[in-house]
Amino acid sequence: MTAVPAVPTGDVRSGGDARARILDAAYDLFSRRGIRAVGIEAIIARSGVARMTLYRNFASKEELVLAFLERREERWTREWLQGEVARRATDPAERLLAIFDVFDGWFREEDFEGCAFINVMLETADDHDDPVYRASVAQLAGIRDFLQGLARQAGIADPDGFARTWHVLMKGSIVAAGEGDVDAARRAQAVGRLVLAERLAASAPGV
Amino acid sequence: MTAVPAVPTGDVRSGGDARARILDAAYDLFSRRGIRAVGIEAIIARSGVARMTLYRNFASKEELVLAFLERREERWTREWLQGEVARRATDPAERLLAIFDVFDGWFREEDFEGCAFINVMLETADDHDDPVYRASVAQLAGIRDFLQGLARQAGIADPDGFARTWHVLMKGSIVAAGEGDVDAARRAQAVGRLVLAERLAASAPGV
DNA sequence: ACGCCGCGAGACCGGTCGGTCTCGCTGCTG
DNA sequence: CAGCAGCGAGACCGACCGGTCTCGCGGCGT
Repeated sequence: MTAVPAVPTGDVRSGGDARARILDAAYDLFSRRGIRAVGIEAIIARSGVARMTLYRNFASKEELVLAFLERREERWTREWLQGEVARRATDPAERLLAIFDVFDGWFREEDFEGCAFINVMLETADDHDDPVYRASVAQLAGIRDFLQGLARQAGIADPDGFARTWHVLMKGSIVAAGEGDVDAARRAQAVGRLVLAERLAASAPGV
Repeated sequence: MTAVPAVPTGDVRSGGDARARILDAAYDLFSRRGIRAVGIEAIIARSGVARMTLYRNFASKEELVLAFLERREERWTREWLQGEVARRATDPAERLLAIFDVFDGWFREEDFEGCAFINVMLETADDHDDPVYRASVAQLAGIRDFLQGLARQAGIADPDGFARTWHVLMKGSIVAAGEGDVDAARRAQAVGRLVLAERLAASAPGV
């Protein structure tokens, strides 16, 4: 992202370059415990990296957080969510519903960590100019882009409005899961079916 | 709540007792900026109270947070949310929908602070044994009790399941509002109407 | 073979955290 | 009138925060 070589010249015993190890450690810690609760100390301890190595790769904790959010998008949004959804269905409307099947498994994981974008967004919501707040909001909007694409493919009118509504169901179920409601995805999916039936009927070709 | 006299013997120039001023300051700061981001320093500064006065009234920051959550329930859940809903409708199903009318005004406030229970819950979600986590979860459950009562009055089957579903809509819209979606309450209400129509039809007397 | 450079380790910085303790004042109560 | 209790102010504590800087080592390219 900066002048730092993407693949440094050398070695590194544990098989990955230092920047990657730092990002991996930050990913785990930030995902599970939030931004503010995780100090630099914990990240260097987990990554087994020297303090200055971290600061040679990331100018500040804020930049590390920003890099974490991008990583989270790659891994969670794209590889995991979109990947799983694509694997489970092909019809766009069925893919929309499949989101909650994927969530259902997620909510049942013993160490369910919640949505990092929501967590970070709420942690920084008191300052809307904070680059971290803006980045987390942008990542959430990116998820809506995915929903919007599916809505469009499904022939739903007002794909943006639909995506925002669908996202309300997703976010609501994630928060409910954070409270311990393991069935939140099923509930949201049932509501989703209702919404989908109505929207599909509204924009159906005059059968 | 403890042995501290509810109304101390004496004076106090600014007209309220010290404990109340501390709690008021904590309420404003915790509501808007979260728990972890607000230090004791900020609370004593805003309340104009001495450090030791705070610690004579609250054993620790954690106890102050716990007291804040109770205060939030009194003011936000009961006085504000339940009060406003009762003021706007009498029919239980209409009251359920009125929640989102109340939210609509709330989301449009310039200094929208979000739901403190959700924020605190997510801030402490990495430790489910944390008393603060448990308290925030309990407050959210208290909101569901209110929903459940309305569902029962409306003759809806499985009031607990309904309340959990309705709460998903509420929480989802609150998070969406935190992102900046000012119309989130309207979206959630439209979905709510669908859910309500279905549930009411399911449990309707055979008309 | 040499020099360089990224690296790990860890001392160090000012600032802030939650929490304790000592003052000196003031106003109520016996 | 005397004493006591609650208060504001602020010094102080150890711990930790994010961030800087200096070492000494070791693998690499020249």
